[in-house]
Amino acid sequence: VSGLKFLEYRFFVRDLSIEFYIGIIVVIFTGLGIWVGLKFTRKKIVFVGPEFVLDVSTLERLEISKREYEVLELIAKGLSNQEIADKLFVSLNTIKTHSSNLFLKLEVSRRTQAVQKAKDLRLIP
Amino acid sequence: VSGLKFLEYRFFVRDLSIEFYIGIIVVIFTGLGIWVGLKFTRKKIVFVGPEFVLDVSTLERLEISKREYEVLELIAKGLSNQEIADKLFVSLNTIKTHSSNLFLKLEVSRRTQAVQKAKDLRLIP
DNA sequence: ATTTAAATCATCCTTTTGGGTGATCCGTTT
DNA sequence: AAACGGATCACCCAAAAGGATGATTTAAAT
Repeated sequence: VSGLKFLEYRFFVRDLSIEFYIGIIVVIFTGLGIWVGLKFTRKKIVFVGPEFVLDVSTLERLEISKREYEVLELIAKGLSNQEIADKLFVSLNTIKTHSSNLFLKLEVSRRTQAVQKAKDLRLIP
Repeated sequence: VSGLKFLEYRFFVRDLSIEFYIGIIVVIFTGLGIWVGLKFTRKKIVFVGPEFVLDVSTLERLEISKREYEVLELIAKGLSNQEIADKLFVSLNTIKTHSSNLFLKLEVSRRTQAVQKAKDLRLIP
C-alpha cells in the first residue's frame, strides 16, 4: 500500500481510496496464486495404451456378419479352420465358407493378409 | 477490510493495523489463486505410442538367424511363401526350409501362430 | 405371404503350407 | 585341415487352406 501510495504521489494527483488499493492487491495476488499454482503443479502425464476402438462403420460398410467376425477373430488368434470349427461347434466346411466370404469382403486371398488388413481397418486390435 | 474490522470488533479488543488486514487478504487471495490455478488446469495427457523395442536377447536365445528373421517379417506382412521367395530372390524351397526352422524355434506349427507368438515375444511390432 | 440375409453344410478341385530328409556351398572357428 | 553354422535348393508326402458352386434352414424384413 505504501508502494502504491508512493506511485500515486509520483504520477497522479488524485487521492485514491484504501478500497481501491486493496482491490489492486487482491487482483495482483490472486494472479500470483494462479501463476504459482500452474508453475509448481507437476504435469500429470497419463500413459494411454493405444485403446482399441472397433470401427463399426467399416464393419458395416464391408457387410461383415457377426459369424464372419467371430471367425476373423479366431483366425487372428492363429487358430486353424478345424480348430475354429471345433470351438464354434460347426463343421469345417462352414468355417471355410465363412472365411471365404470374409476374404472376399476384405479383398484378400490369405488368412495372414486378412489379419493384417483387419488390423489396418481397426476391425481387430 | 470492513468485514475483518467487524470481526475484530466482535471477537477481539485489540486494534489491528491496516497492514495486518492487507497481509491476511494477500494470503487469502494468493491461496484462492493457487486453488483456481490447480482446479482449472487440464491434466496434461500424453499419448504414448507403444514404442516397439526388439527383444534381441530372445532372438538370440531362440537362435533365429538373420534370414529366418527376414522371412518372419514377411510372413507377418501376410506374404505367401512364393511371394517371399520372389522378394528375396531365392527359391520357394529355401523359404519353406527357413519357415520350417522358424516354426521349430518358435515352437509353433502355423504361420499365423508364428506371427502371434513373435509379437508376444517382442520379435516383431 | 414373399423376399432377403445369415448361417449352415457339402462336393470338387487347386494351391499353399508344413514336415521330413538329404545335399551342396561358403565363411568362420577351432 | 577339419568342424561348424548359415544359407541355399531339391524331392516327397500329407495336411491345411482357398475358390467355386449349390443347397437347406431359419429368422427378419417387406
